[in-house]
Amino acid sequence: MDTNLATPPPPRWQRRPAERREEILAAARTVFGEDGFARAKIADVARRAGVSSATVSHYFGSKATLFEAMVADAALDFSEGALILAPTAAGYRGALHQLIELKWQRMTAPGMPDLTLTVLREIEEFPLSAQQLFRQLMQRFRERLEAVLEAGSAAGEFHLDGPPSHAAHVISALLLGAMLNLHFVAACTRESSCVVTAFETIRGAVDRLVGCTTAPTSSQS
Amino acid sequence: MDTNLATPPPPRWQRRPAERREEILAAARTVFGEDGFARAKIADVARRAGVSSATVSHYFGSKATLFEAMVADAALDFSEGALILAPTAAGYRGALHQLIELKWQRMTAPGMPDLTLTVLREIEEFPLSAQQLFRQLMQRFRERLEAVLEAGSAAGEFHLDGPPSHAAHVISALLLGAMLNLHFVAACTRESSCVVTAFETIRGAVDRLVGCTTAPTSSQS
DNA sequence: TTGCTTATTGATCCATGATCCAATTATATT
DNA sequence: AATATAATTGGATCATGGATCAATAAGCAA
Repeated sequence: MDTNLATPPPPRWQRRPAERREEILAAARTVFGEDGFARAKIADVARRAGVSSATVSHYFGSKATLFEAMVADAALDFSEGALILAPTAAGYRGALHQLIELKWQRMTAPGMPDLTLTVLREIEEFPLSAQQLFRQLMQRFRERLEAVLEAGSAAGEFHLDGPPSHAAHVISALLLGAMLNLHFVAACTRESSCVVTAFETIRGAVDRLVGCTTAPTSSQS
Repeated sequence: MDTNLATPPPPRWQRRPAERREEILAAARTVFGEDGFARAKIADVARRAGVSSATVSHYFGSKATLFEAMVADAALDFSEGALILAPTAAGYRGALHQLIELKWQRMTAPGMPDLTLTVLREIEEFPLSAQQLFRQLMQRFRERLEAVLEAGSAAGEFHLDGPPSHAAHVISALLLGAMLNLHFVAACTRESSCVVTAFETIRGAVDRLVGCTTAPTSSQS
């Protein structure tokens, strides 16, 4: 009796339209990342978000729409954002290191390698927003690289033996390939020590590629 | 009447158990590459191979088995094979160029970029043969790179500033990333000229990475 | 309190596609 | 030619999962 009075049954669910959306997006990011678009199930996204599958459909309409919204949302975390490059503080080399390290952190953040692979795989099926979004991210990064390389070359700090756009392509490809190698190819190999030294190896390679003349980078950490 | 006698109805199908298998494998390579495992349909593989879907099931049992067989088959074309490296002919630099160019050709052969992405995506779902097969391919290439780098360093032709295994990782990642960039990210960008110069840019970057002292590579083409 | 809005859900429908089976027929053998 | 074998297939079956809808209930306004 008093149980009825003392414990009014808690609501079976709550109305939280603002939070629901981002919770579903976060769940979708994980599920789509792990399973890819086709294998991913709406029910899995719903379970992970703590709602029913009908709620997911209610919010996003279709699986494809959910995917595009998820990519648009994840792109915010993938971008290197409004990083203010300070070319004169630690030289252009410092600016270059700052840029690629920030990008590396974004690329290797939890869930991002999986998601990158999924987006690459599905990029041709979603011709409108998601596709252009991702391409723009990569392209913007490359343009940013190119700007730093150009300025550093003009300042005599870098010595490229080709146009800056070529070096930018090479560095961008190096980051992408290293991330994939690390997370998918060498995931079970003996050399797990490579995980910690991975970025430093990359940074050293970049130094070589840009023909940097300064001493090894230990003055700015 | 004479039509009956003159044109005995040609057989509706033929029994070609040997050819069927490889035709189905070739079709599966294309379909799995374009659509990924989950989206790919057995019926599409069958249509492309010119048989019925029941025949595909008859030959390979299940979709997963077909996928694994396809990966094993494609791995033969992806490997750089039994290339005989001739270190002394054009120097270790020539051997290095030969190795990476052959690998680049394998990686960028028609259908291979798609297939690589599919295998990377599905690699965790097929823990046995396909997974190890692909990882072994990448690893063998890296070991081969490492051997050349080590020998070239000992001969004073290369000047690495780290262990050869690091440089091998960097070069391997560079090839993988460049291939993906070329085929998926920059596919619709303005710079289609990059397609032809792509490998030369990579080769130049590799020259820088290994600290090669010789003159620009134009003596051996 | 009362009623209204709408977030949420369980149940259902329906399309898709993998797998299976019995029937068909090409080919080898005698 | 007659028979046996096995390759091939059309069609049936079944599981899966995305989409839909009416019903429920939480929160808000009067």
